[in-house]
Amino acid sequence: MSYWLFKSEASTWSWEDQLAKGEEGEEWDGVRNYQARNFMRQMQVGDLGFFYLSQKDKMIVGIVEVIAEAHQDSTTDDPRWECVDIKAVKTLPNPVTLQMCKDDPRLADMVLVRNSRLSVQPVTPEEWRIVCELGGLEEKF
DNA sequence: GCCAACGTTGGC
DNA sequence: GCCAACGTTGGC
Repeated sequence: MSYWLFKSEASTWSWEDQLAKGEEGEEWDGVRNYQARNFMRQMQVGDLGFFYLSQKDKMIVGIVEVIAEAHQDSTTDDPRWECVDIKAVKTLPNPVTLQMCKDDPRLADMVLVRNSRLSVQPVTPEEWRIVCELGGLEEKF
């Protein structure tokens, strides 16, 4: 069981869009970066991830779950590109902004803080716990 | 809107 | 296989 972070631009795919898909979920397509793809290949059904909005919002707004392992990205015929399917699980009571992550010394090594350009990132269990706490989640994820 | 960081492309 | 040129991303 691993933790991840998925980055999106609200104008392209918002948290509302993801929520609207419900249990059915949606494929996380459009990734054209080998590092990001390689992380998606490592994902297993049941893994959890943060849903982060880049650009304008710059905050983690929700939690998603991987519901299908890596498969061909349907938006391209290029066999190099694969993606997983994810569904929304939970909206954070308090969004966790990038600034909050940067201000928390325990999150200094988060990929989000260190390499802001990577669109799919691994998150350590410790970072996961801290961000959940900052986000106001009581229950254990 | 700018620019730094990073990834990709293509000529050699 | 190197590296310069170029394109893109994303924080500020």
